[in-house]
Amino acid sequence: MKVTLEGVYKKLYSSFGPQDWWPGETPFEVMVGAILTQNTNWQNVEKAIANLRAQKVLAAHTLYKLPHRRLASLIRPAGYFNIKAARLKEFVKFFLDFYRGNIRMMKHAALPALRQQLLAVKGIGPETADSILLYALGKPIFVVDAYTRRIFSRHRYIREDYDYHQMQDFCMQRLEQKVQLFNEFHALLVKLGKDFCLKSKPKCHICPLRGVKEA
DNA sequence: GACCAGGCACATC
DNA sequence: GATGTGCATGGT
Repeated sequence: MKVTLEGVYKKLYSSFGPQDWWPGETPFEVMVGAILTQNTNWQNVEKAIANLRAQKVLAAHTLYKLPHRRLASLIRPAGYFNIKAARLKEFVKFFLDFYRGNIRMMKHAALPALRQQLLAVKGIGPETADSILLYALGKPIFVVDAYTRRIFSRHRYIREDYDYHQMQDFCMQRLEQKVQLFNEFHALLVKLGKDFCLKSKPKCHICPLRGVKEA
């Protein structure tokens, strides 16, 4: 039996239910979280964000004025704190310069151009840009990550050597262009990756996608 | 102690 | 243009 990517999605949704992503209270917090979570466990990111909130610096202007040493020390639990402090500053500078720190103005920008702008910011690559677009700004774009590659290649939906945009095209060409679908699908893939499709010791024998084939 | 986590930029060949 | 490396904390 052939199953579409939509079928894969439905299987995951029926197995795990809604994931209620992104775990952030405001669009700005989501954007900050997208940078902090680069190659890092979300639990550690939460600690960093809690520090920023406790110090009342979780706002564009405040964050931008914060000395590097202080910002780095607050986000320390998220790892790579020196690099991430610099990346946060780069992003916030862009946000202030191009959109006056105004989320609504940023949401108003057209998707392809905005994506290019984000990718031009040092420290923002494809996944971080797409996470910001989808989860902070509600733009219809599919977020690819390490879990997506691992899951899709192990299940033979894609070739292992696909790059980011090949994977993204693969997914977007096979799905309705809906924000809620892209939102939930990515979150479900992370859930599956964490619970079953581990890098070592994968629990393939009890994976909900076992036997589900992509056409 | 080893391995891993919701990447990215940069150096080197 | 492919491949390797540095960045760093905290949980399992």
